[in-house]
Amino acid sequence: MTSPTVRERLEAAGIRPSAQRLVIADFVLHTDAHPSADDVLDAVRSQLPMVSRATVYNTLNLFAEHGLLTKLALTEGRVVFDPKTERHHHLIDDEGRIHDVPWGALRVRGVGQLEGFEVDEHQVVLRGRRRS
Amino acid sequence: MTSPTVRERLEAAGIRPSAQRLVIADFVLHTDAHPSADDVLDAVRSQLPMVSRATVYNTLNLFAEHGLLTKLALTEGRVVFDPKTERHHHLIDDEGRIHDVPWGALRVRGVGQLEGFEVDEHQVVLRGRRRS
DNA sequence: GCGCCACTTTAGACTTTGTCTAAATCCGAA
DNA sequence: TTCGGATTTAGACAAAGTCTAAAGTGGCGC
Repeated sequence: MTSPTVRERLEAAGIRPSAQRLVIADFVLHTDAHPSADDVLDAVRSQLPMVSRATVYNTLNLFAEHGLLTKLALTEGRVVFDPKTERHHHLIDDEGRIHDVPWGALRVRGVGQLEGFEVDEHQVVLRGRRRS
Repeated sequence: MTSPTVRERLEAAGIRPSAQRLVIADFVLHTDAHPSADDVLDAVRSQLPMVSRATVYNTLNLFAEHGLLTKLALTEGRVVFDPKTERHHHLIDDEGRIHDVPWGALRVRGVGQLEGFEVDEHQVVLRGRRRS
């Protein structure tokens, strides 16, 4: 049981694996960074120079709708995509870089008892810096 | 000991209380909503029609730098300002509205023990809906 | 009170991020 | 091979925010 290829993951999600989508998926599903759409555009154009902005934006949104990616708005003016879809927290460092924080590293209590609200999901957003 | 006026709060923060700044502060420091810069612009123009976009943006950023406001990027494409500067959490409901969640309503553990990072601040961001 | 000078405001140009549209292209099924 | 729906493209458009140059304002020393 080897891990599924990018093509298989698209097909499993019901997405037709066009050449553009495969190149985009190859990059964005394998990164540990949290790239913006324009970061993805730059990366993808080095492989496939004629790809258009609209295709990258459409494709990233399509992937997000199908659960292959999460769209995150954590910092001002910068929407990024995260291929790690299991739940986790995020830390934004002093240079604006986003780091994943494992779900188990923090414990949040009281979410179920919140007055007046039904909560679907939650995460902790931390600000800080790398420890030297 | 009455609570300080808006003018006094600006002066205490070292901000010269111009007419525009007083009108902006009057609105944004007294709202329970989480207005965007353009929401503030609309509100302020009903009092002072000639105020420019640049002034509102500059003033909100100035207030944020001086700690009178917090600038929040919680949802895609929408930066908002929050006059409640003591720490608290946020819940985004299914219509995109932002609600304050009191600090004491949730407890987060493990922040101090986070490997590799020095954390300055944190908050929980929740998604959900009003309970009927 | 007067004038200077730094601070503030203004309008509009510009930039960045993202969406929309219409035409061209691709590709699987018959 | 041909057709038709899905996909991609370039560029126009839109929204959010910043920058610039010029004009306005107001506190302070005289």
